[in-house]
Amino acid sequence: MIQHSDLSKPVYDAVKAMIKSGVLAPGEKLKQEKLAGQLGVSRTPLMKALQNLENEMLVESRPRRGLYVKAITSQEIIDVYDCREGVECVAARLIIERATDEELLDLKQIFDPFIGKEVIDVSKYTLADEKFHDMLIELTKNATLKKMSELSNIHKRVYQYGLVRLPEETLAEHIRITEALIRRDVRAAESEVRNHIQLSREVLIKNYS
Amino acid sequence: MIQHSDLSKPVYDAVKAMIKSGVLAPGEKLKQEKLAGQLGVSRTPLMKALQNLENEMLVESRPRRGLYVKAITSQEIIDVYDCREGVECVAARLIIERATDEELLDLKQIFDPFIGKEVIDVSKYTLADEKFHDMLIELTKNATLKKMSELSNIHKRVYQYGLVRLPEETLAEHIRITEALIRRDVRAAESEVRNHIQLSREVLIKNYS
DNA sequence: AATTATAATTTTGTATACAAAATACAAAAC
DNA sequence: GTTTTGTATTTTGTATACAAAATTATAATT
Repeated sequence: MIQHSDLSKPVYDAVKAMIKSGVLAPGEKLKQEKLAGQLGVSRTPLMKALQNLENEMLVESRPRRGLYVKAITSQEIIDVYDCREGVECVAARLIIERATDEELLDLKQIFDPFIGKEVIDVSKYTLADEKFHDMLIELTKNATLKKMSELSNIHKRVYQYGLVRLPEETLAEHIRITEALIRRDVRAAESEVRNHIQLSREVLIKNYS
Repeated sequence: MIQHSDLSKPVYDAVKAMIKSGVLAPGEKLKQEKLAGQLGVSRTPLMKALQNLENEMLVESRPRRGLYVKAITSQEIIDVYDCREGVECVAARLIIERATDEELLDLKQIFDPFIGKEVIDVSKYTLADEKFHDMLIELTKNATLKKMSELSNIHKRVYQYGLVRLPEETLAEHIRITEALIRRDVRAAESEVRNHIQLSREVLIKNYS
């Protein structure tokens, strides 16, 4: 027997990937025995992984009935974006209070490779975008906020077919956010963050309804 | 054997109560076999409960070492209050967008029994306070925000020795929040919520440092 | 043929079993 | 007297076992 320190971790990643890729379809029932067999583990670590996914709202439990892949409604996408707005506004304020100039420079540099470019590599920009939002949370050094932010990670499922908006549109917003942070202008930073998320949310509302 | 639909639920409640009351002290190791025995269940539902508590950050896991009751630092209390500020500001905005006048009246009525009173029953007021904040989240009808709010439930541990501030001080704030919501004044509501939480946070910082 | 009742099966929730790792403890070495 | 090393014990992480509930299949009745 291969002795992992925590087998439920790789199982969690695997199931999450299966949900994200659509191998496990929204609404589908997760048959524990079968899924555990496919992954080569027993039900014990699988159930632990599934429970974490339930806490992240990627999976739903109906007691005595089973666990199901959550089918996301357009309303829920909007809801997540409302939450992200709160989380990232707090992040902006905390960063201004706590982050050093060097840290803010690191944040700024994430988008440097794209400035002034005629054509922007979408896959590279997507990664930069994720890195930017992750670093935004990281710089707050607030563990609870990070946990909250992970809850809004449902957006990574939404993003599965690419970015919500084109790089040409969001690049300027990202730069304006960073500049406000560097100026230590709380009001401007919050307003830019709010604007950035609300614009994406509006696009999602249009696309999904 | 008594067949519960989900035994981990009452176990979760029991362990949470034990942590809150101090029966399980901060930093203490949770010996699964022993604890399961005390609660009259096997390790399986206990571990499920403990994992939920870990997700709520009331319990910490050291792989292959065990689970420990989280010892909260004063910094973490501040962190939670920063998060609550974000969550409840979003809640205020969403309520103004979505809640009906009747719902807002229900919210207002929570504090009616205390208005004009010379002496305020602290235990009744504590319950009203909890109900107010819970309803604030409920009225947003945003499931993700509710989950996020549960993460800031650590404050319920902080509250274990009673309210952070006296009813005489917070009653007026609660009323001002509700009135701003009823006026559908987003800016005022957000500002009142922010003020309310920040004042409590400041008291906590003083008491815990 | 449609509906209900009954039996077979699958699946969940919980308990138990067991190997690997961590801890505790005692004896030996310095 | 302290540190080291080896052994016993405990504890964790995972697998398996099993009863109760849920689902499906089959038979019986209208």
